[in-house]
Amino acid sequence: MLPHQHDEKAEQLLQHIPEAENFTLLADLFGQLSDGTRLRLFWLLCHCEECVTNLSAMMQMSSPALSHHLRLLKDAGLIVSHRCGKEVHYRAAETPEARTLHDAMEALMAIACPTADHV
Amino acid sequence: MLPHQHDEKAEQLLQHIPEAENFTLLADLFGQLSDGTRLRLFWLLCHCEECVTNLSAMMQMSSPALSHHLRLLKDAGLIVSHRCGKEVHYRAAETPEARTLHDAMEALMAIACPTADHV
DNA sequence: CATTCGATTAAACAAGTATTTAATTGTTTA
DNA sequence: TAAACAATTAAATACTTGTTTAATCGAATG
Repeated sequence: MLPHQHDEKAEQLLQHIPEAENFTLLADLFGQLSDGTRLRLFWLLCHCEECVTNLSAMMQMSSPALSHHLRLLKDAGLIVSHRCGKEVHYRAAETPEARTLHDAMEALMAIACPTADHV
Repeated sequence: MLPHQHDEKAEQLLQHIPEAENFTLLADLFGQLSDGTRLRLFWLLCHCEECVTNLSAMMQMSSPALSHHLRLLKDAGLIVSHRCGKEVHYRAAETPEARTLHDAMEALMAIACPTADHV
């Protein structure tokens, strides 16, 4: 029972709210895109497959820093990698999670950044 | 020109990539949902309008902590508030941004947490 | 097989973020 | 107008997180 009673809707809602762990799980996914650098990186990997050296140049950042972000995205299951000679190539994972987040990103880009270039 | 030339796609991509500021803007939005507590709070406010006292009880957390998260969500434009006597009521904003994020949240919940209760 | 190139790991540091406790502001009512 | 209730603010603390520098690992080539 809630302290104030102005709406039975809220009371019923409490019966059907997903477990806190589920929100934590989702929050971790959103957390992957909560950094501008990593979001831009994920966007790139949704549109092309590339090696770390090229990604480093495209992102204009050091490879250790990039490696750190690549590992986070990979651990979260949003990107995949495979070795190709000396290089390691990365691209977005083909999973419902990755697709949903990519779609959300593009939708928000269109809404919040109407002047942004689109591919 | 990129250090390695294995794909012209990446070169072309660089011409059309949105400004870094745009990614920062979006990352800040995703950042709002990158905390389990705040994500659950936003979910609640997408499904009901409530005062801080009741939200405090529903979330099982102190009102100062809650106030902090409410301010962040409000500053980001994802929720709105109005005073109602002694109370202040909060609910999700009716904007394309809030709706898009809510949709993404529900989609991810269905994908990543198939056993979760749904409203 | 030593060298070079590409990528990752580790340690250190800097910056940002969530929660607590205590104090403060605003609104109603006795 | 004083007391009680609702919400916010401030200061302090603990915890995460991103970047840098240096060192290490793996694969290919001379």
